[in-house]
Amino acid sequence: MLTNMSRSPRRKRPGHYHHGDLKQALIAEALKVIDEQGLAAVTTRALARRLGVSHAAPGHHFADREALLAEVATEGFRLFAAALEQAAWAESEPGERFVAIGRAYLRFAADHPSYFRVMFGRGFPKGYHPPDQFRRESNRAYAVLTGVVRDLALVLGGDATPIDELAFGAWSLVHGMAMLWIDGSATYAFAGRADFEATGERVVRRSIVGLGA
Amino acid sequence: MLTNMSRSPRRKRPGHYHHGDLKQALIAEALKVIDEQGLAAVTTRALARRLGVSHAAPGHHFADREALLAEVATEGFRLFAAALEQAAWAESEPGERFVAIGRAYLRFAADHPSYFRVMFGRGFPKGYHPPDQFRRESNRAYAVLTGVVRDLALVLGGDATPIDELAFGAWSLVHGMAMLWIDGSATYAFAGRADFEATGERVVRRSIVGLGA
DNA sequence: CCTCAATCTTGTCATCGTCAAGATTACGGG
DNA sequence: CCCGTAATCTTGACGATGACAAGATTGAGG
Repeated sequence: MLTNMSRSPRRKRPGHYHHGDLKQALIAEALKVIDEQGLAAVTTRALARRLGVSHAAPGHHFADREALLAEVATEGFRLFAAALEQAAWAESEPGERFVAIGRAYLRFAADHPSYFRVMFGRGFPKGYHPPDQFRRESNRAYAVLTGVVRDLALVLGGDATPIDELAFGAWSLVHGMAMLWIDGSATYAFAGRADFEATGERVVRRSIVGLGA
Repeated sequence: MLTNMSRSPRRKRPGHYHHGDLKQALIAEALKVIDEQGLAAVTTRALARRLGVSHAAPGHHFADREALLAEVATEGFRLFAAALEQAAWAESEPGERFVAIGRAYLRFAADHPSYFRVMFGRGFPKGYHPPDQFRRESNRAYAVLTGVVRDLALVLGGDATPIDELAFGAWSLVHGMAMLWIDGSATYAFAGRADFEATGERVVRRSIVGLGA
């Protein structure tokens, strides 16, 4: 057991050094805080408090607050890409696969709004260059989407519109729906999450005709 | 000379009270800071410093930092709604009007990224209820969009899809493109702003077929 | 057993948002 | 013209935050 703190009971608090997996714990706690109180409430000191460690402990695992959030976002993109890939693999017919990946996009946003907020809603400083891993995972997600759009466009055989342009359109459509849902700009327009997802799927389905035009 | 007869030369700095229009100056300066250093760098103290007033001066015009940003966002929505209305009025043919409003949406995002970031990119605390004026201006923008979509849908005479659903789709499409451009997720895919806007217009144009399906 | 690197704590500093109290100024009624 | 009041701004203070430095504790390997 990593959490064996039966030794040295003489000191103030026995097992307060070597938390075990503080780094992952901080990431997990950050997500909880975002969910409960919003992104602005994510504070290294608050996280430390909630985990029962000292206020400077997070500094040993993340260079600064930004680095912590970047790691959360990267983990989010990893899950996100995996979800999109799984949705794409589960369907073989191009049209249904396109709908499936759109559904997965919206479902992820609705399932993990906290992740989504850190992934996209975070305002980058100015000349901020995201870490390699961050770029890699987000590109993976985009690659799945592009591939699905390409396969569908080939089947539909539309004009000579570049695949990238069609993919950008499809991406924007689902991304816009997700963002409007996440930040509450469109919540009042739906009865609830189920209504949002159902409407989103119909919108995605209707957008298919544009790919074959 | 030493004998300044204009007014109380004994005091430290003569005209440091009554700035004139500090409230508007703070809003304008906030936009500059967002543009230069990002949203997180918007600090009441920094704004005060840049304007040459005391660190507590902003507190007399805005209840707190959030209120300041809310006012910036409200002003942004006012300009935004006006831009959309103007674009809609300038075109009478339903299809071109639809394209025009989409173009205006993207152009506003590209022209005023700072406004856009505050309007949408700001993470609301948790149970945050936006001020009335904020809701009013944002609803005005949405109303323009809905009206244009309705007119076009009537002309195209598609199925019985609710107008709100078509409007939501159109809104999501342009909103997604704008957000992806603003936060840099899609900048690498375009040669520049002109390329982005041209591509965006083509995407919007292609989406029209979905409204008549 | 003993050293050493990883991990965490304590202490400190500059900055931030916010509040309270006082100073300055504008403005309108006498 | 004068004066009082309200609006505006300054100064000062407090708690909280991010970040750093130095020291304490712990685990792992030689």
